[in-house]
Amino acid sequence: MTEDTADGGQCPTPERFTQARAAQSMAVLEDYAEMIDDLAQELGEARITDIAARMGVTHPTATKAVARLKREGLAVSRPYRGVFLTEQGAALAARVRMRHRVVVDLLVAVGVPQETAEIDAEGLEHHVSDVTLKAFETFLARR
Amino acid sequence: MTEDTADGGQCPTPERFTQARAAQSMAVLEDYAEMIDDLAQELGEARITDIAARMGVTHPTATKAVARLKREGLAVSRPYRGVFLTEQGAALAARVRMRHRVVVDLLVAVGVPQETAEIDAEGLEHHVSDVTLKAFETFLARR
DNA sequence: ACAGAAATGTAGCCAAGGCTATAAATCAAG
DNA sequence: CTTGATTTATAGCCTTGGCTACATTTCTGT
Ligand SMILES: [Mn+2]
Ligand SMILES: [Mn+2]
Ligand SMILES: [Mn+2]
Ligand SMILES: [Mn+2]
Repeated sequence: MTEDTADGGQCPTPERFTQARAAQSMAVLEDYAEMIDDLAQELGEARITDIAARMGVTHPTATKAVARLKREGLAVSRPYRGVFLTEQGAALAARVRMRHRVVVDLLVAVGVPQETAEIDAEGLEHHVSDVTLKAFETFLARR
Repeated sequence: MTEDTADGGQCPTPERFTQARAAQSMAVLEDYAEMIDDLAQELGEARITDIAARMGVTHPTATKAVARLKREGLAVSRPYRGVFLTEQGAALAARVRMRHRVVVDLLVAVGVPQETAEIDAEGLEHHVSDVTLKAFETFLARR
């Protein structure tokens, strides 16, 4: 017998919420890392002003986010200069970009309009586990 | 010509992030509303202790969340008594439960293990737009 | 070279959502 | 009816991620 909660398995367990909160705490880091990587490719470097504009926030908010990235070892920067990802930050950006793309592709594959897929993916991407991502890739390869 | 950003459409627009942040600000409200509804069905009423235990937080945290629910007109309660959803709160809970179920079903349909689907859905559900939800339902009906 | 514009930094405010510690109320036995 | 256990409330702290206002630095055009 594998049932010790005495319900059909539909009762949400606290760990689910804990897990969702943990994923959420990574979301901002992930989006900024990806954006900095985007800007580095497009413009050579990521300036605070550009980061803020693209993230849809004011520049002090972007500065704070970058401070957190630096604290977590994902980025480096010197005062009044651009922001650059560390190796670790670049690796995160790459993973996030890949996940984003797979999520969008899956949404489109099941019938979601491209525009909507792009918008929803921006939130969804942070809650797709490795197992789910792999399932998405397999589904996309086989369909 | 519909292209004024001069890129292939892969450049994230600030509105995407703004939208994701808006969705996130509803997430806690949605999860608590659904949980209170669960407890009301199972036990007749939702007590703070039970809410906290199931959400995986301490009871002061649950109290604060309930305070916000009350402030937003989604729940009512009197001191030292259970928490009850308003009509509006119950409607939200119903929508959220439905969305959660559809998300899990879709994940399973594309090959995600049930256990993983349940865990990931807890975060994903808050970022699925109405358009995407409809697409999921259509996909599930047709497959 | 310098002045004005633009970018960046910084201080300080707010709300949300975590927490611990402590007080008060309710409930359950005896 | 009391009393001890449980539940709930409240105060206060922390971090995060928004914001505005203002100071400082860098860049740019003449
Ligand atoms: Mn995102
Ligand atoms: Mn993304
Ligand atoms: Mn949820
Ligand atoms: Mn849910």
